Amino acid sequence: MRWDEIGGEACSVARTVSVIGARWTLLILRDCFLGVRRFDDFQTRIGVTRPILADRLKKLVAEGILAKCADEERPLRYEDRLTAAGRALHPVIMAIVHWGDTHRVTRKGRPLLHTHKTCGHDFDPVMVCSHCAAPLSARAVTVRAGPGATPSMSTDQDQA
Amino acid sequence: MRWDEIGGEACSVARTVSVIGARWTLLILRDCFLGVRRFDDFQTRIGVTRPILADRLKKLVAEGILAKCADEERPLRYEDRLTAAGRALHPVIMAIVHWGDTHRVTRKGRPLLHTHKTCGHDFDPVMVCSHCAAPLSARAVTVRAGPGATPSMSTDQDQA
DNA sequence: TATGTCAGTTTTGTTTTAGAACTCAATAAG
DNA sequence: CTTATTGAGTTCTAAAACAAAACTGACATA
Repeated sequence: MRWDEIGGEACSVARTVSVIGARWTLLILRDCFLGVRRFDDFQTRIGVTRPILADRLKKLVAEGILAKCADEERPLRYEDRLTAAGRALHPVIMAIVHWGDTHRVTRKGRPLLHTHKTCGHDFDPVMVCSHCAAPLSARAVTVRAGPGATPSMSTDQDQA
Repeated sequence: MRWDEIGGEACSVARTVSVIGARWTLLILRDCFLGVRRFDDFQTRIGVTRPILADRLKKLVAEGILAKCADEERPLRYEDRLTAAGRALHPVIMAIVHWGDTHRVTRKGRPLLHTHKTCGHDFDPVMVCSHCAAPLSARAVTVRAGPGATPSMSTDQDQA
């Protein structure tokens, strides 16, 4: 399989990775969720080169993750804003942040703290089951072929 | 910034991406959570070339995500198994799967269905606040500098 | 008129990747 | 006791992606 074909696999991981899996793309999305919207702000904050940033933004727009909006101001600036599909990637970013917060933290502590406006407290993201609301662990999850599976996806064994 | 330096940033997203952000690595981890542990099984299922697979497995072992265990059998085979730190990446994979299940699904339906052994039902993963247990939305989260921040991380604006 | 900002594109080398073949050790088959 | 097979890579070459820097062009401000 070539890298540019993984979006065609019958696998939700592969399909999502084809959207967010290019180098720098996750750092761009991180900044989107922090409110960054302008080309030069991305470039300064991330330090990615301009050609690559232009390519990634273009692809995120083509995938429906970002939308290029003309800012009203007379200099006619553009903004890349998250669409609803883009905002739906928030759990992916939060899961990534949380792993870094717990497994790659220095003695100084976390780089960023997250506050939940609804309840007013600092929090960690927790993944729970939509049916019983209990926190999920890898060992408590099994997998079986769904209606969109190709005749092959068989390895639905246990985890770890 | 060069790609191989992002692990040194004071950002949990960048630090995590330096571990899981290389091409193919997320597909390898997906298969790990499905119980795949042998070199040739990864190679057949993913279709990645052998040199790249060898490189990615080596790096995941170096990062403490996988551990190379000698299988007891006399042919002396090796297995790459998830460590505790590797299993902690489960929410990342589940968040990625869920986005694909909801935003890149075909008319045929989902490729895989997930069952929660604890409650016995098919489920979707839901991210909630560790303090109030309410589902998280991007707009309800704000960010501020933590103790491990570098003096610069300022853009703690609103989302979207 | 000169200077600056924004959002790129072009150009030029350097890395990384894909694809195929090759190595090496330990069985397994004849 | 050779010969083949399997697992887990390594080596090699050509193609693709990437990094760094300079360049473009529209618009605005001094």
